[in-house]
Amino acid sequence: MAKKLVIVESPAKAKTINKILGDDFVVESSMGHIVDLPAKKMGVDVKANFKPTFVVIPGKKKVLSNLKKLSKDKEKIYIATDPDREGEAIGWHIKNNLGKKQHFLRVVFHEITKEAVADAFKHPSRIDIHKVNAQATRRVLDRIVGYLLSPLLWKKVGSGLSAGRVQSVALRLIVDREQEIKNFLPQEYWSIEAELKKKTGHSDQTFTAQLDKKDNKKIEIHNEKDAQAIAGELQKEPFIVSDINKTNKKRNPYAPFTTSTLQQDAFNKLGFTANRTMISAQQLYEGIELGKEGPVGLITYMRTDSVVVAKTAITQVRSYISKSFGDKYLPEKPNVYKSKKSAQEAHEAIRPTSLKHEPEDIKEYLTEDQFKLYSLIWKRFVASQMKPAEFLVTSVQIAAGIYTFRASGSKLLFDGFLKAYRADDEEEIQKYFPDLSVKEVLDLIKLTPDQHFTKPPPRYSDASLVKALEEDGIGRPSTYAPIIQTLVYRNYVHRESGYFVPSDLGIIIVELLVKYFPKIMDIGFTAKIEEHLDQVEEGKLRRLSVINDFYKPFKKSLDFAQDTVKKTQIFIDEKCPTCGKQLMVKWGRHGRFVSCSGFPECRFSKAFSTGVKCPEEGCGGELVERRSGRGKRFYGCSNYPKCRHTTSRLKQPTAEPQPEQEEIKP
DNA sequence: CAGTGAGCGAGCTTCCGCTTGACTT
Repeated sequence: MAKKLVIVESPAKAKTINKILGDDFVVESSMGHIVDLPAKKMGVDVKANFKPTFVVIPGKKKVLSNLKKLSKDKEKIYIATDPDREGEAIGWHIKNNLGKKQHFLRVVFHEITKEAVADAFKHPSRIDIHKVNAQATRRVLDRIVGYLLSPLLWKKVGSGLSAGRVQSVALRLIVDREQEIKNFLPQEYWSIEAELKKKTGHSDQTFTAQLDKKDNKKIEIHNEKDAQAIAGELQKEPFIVSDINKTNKKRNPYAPFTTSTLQQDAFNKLGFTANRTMISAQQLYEGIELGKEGPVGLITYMRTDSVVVAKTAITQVRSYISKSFGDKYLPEKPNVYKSKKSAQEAHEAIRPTSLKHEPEDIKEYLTEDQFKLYSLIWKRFVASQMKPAEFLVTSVQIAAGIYTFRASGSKLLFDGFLKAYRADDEEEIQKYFPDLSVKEVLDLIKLTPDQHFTKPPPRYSDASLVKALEEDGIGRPSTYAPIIQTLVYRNYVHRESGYFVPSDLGIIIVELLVKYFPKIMDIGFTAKIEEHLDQVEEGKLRRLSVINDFYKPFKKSLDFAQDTVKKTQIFIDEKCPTCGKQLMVKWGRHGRFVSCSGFPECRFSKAFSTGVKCPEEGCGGELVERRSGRGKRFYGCSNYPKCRHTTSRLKQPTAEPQPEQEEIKP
């Protein structure tokens, strides 16, 4: 009969650890937090030093009663929750809810290997109350921000809306970028490309060089007239090689995946949204049925900010590299990567659990998404422990009168890690580039002046948004995908061919919040909070002072906004067909719709019209905004069901109605 | 890639961060 209970957070982890520890132990999981602030109430007593009331999460009552049952006859209970702030708090709450009789010990490990687990159980400690306090501080701050700002939006903008420390800043990034794009003034500029050929030799192959300097100064050409004039001058000049510079360049492999880099790479290479990536990753982690072998967890934990890899895995991958690619691809010492400064490093990097399961060998057991993602994780991990690739880069300057052209070629000397992880989108193609010598005279085949315009920065995609959030320390690995879903779900943004476009609603909210709560909407706000939380963890700062410092000015801004902000209303230039009052745009569960401003006296409503005529012959309807069962936006004919025309994208853009802020009518 | 749908509205909504299961007897 087992005498010791071990409690971890995830069931897949429980299984693995039970295998390692053997029959003396029962290992059970808590499935994350078991208590939280109540969902329907504030749960924070502002007047009593912001005392939080934690209650057992309704859905977790069974988990708790099971843990209670298991703990009854045990001599020792090991709290083995994740080694970070949240894990410490989860452990502390479990201990508090299981009763005081048992002997509780805290064990900590950062990787699930025999060595790490055994070592952890040799050195048990106690729960660190400072960390627990830091978590409570974080939780209370987020509750205050979220549960006081959201009702302000209900009152001033629209029912059911939300705001929070993380989502509102994420939204701000998207809105700011849109503004930048809108305000961007494209500048015209011209380039001149020369197609050149060696005079000697038999090769007919040509190469290209770009005009770079005039009188040794960077040249800028702003219009066609200047470009043509320069091209005319250049036609008369001899093209002579003036300088050659050859350097060996190394390209280091990438670190193994974290949640953030996995989501970025899966979006860029596979076209997966953050959510789609996490669904497949979760399945690979929990275990895949591999024929006779039974279910196997194929990857390590997928919510991590660490690039650290267990020693045993390094040993494995080094022997795999040596066997599969040869020793010349194996570095003398293992490659070591540094995690981000802000990383909590509770887990390892994302990697295959075993190199026995090559992607191709188990393809038949995987869905297409799982296979693609597993292959990506596999290659990235193997490559991360291989040697750098080496290139010979040749840069050449070519003089043509007072002008200088630049050309360069790069030759792969050693493929290194690229052998395992060749990025399709990167140009490793070997372009022809001839051997040249200084003073060599070249044949000019063709001069091509080309018009360009400077481009605004691109809109955010899943990949670039997650990257930005991580860089600014906003959100955590477990929340990147949900943040994006929230913004889309609330109609603050929508995807347009993979890029986020803010809605007028999203823009209104950001404008309001930035104006009245600039501190919270500051990109650096979370980073500052993190610093304070770190100090709480170190016992240098008290929970109360952190919350107090935040709350006082926040409450002042909130009161001011309550009194000052006018109710936002979006009117459209159209009268109600039943009562004659002005029509306006409102946001409901299924997106925006048009309503009479006389509501509730007049209950007229209709779908949001785009002003684009239905292209169906003799229909005469207009295309209106709709939402499919899955929440996807599309445009259908207003004569539905008579006319069933639909489209997902409009040929003409919609004229967006302009919001105004109006006094609420009595 | 295919191919989407009829109601949003008077008492509710909401945060961030951990983690998966899913409900009747």
